[in-house]
Amino acid sequence: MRHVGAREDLIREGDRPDDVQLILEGFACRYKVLPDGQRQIMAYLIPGDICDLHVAILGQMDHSIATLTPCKIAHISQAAVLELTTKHPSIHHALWWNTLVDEGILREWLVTMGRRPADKQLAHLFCELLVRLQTVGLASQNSFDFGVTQEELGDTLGLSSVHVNRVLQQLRDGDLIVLKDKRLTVVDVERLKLFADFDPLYLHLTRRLPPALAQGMAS
Amino acid sequence: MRHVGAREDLIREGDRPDDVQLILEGFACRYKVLPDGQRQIMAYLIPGDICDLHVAILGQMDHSIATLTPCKIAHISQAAVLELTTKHPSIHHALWWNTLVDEGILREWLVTMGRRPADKQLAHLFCELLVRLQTVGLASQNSFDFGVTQEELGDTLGLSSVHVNRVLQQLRDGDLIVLKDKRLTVVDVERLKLFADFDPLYLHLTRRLPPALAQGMAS
DNA sequence: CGCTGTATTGACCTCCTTCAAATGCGGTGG
DNA sequence: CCACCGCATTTGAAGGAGGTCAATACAGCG
Repeated sequence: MRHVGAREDLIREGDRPDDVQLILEGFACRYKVLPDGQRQIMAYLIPGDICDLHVAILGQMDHSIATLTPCKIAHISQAAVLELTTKHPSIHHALWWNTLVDEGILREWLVTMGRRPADKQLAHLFCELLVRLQTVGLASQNSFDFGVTQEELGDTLGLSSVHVNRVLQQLRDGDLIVLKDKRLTVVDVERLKLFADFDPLYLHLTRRLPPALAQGMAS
Repeated sequence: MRHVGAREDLIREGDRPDDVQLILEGFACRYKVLPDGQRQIMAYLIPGDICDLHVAILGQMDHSIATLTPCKIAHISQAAVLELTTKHPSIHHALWWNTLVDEGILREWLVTMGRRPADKQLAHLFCELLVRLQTVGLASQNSFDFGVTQEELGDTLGLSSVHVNRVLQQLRDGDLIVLKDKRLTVVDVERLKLFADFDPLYLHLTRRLPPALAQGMAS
């Protein structure tokens, strides 16, 4: 268990750690950096998410993970993970299930990046975060703390920070969102979902891995 | 076991089938269609790949799968999958491993779509397919059959078919590839990899699920 | 109160899209 | 063997979404 500041690497591409990390508080992200210095963020990790289960199976990280905000992190030894997964099929199943949901999110992000204009990209991302954060009790009906930079939003959606800025203004002007003091408020959730063409099916909310179970693994 | 023509759906978003499909021959793809009719392809499925293992775990498809070329498909009952995974931890592990590799591919695609220009997008995709097809014996040192349409390539990379066409010509002019008669030949593999900034780490080739094992499941 | 990092704005540019037409080509029926 | 059809590829011209560069404003903080 440890505290980490914002914008610090939790694990880097190529690493072969012998433990697995679990986010208890704060936001983190998976990312890769290209030779020319461009960065692409490929996932947001929120409390309850396991960072690098891959390592226990694949042996080596094929991407890096960094905090976006200050975080509280739990460490679980890989041996413990292996024991849990081999001795408790239900946990193995739950973790696999979790992996499949992550895959679903990645696919939806691909749709977003490939086929949605910038304003809907942002809107869609906000819808997803609202729903995901609600399931772990970190969002109200229509708002949540969101200390992510416009630069980081750009790296997430494949946009420049300048363009993110302009599009955010559009969304504000259209009365879709309020983003102020590191808090995002959705003015009318249904309207934003409609605008973003957001269908939560891909999150498979009905059977999410209970954060309690995940946290239980830490002990 | 059945034969399917090109451009036919194998399974659709929302379906809850009670079997799982395995590609024995041909190419297929995962895709979603937006309300405005735009399509995004999110994965290529090649022989040895399991289409919709998700269903056995998540219960419902959150995307569709269609053939790109004529295919030979094997069906495996979900009951058989569940029995295999519960009774044979090694198979469970192998399938999970497979899922994680698919996730790695999705992340790399996200990088491609977000941060690479069109010419490198195509080059990177070709590198990936070359390597993946080599591992299942369907590509020579530098070429493979590739009956995918420019329109479909566009839907894969988030580009218009017109632009795909022009960029393909650039790649041909640059002597990087030859794409003719539904066969893709890479003129100089190392040069293309360099151009595309292709690093196969994300494919985790060292431990791929042996196609033989996958096919064994069909019986 | 100055420093540092983020947000904002403006001007210009370009990669990629859209629309529309033309070309090529494998199959099919006569 | 040829005419014709449907589909994919190719080409051209014009437009737009988003990028780059650079300056400015702003906010938190030591």
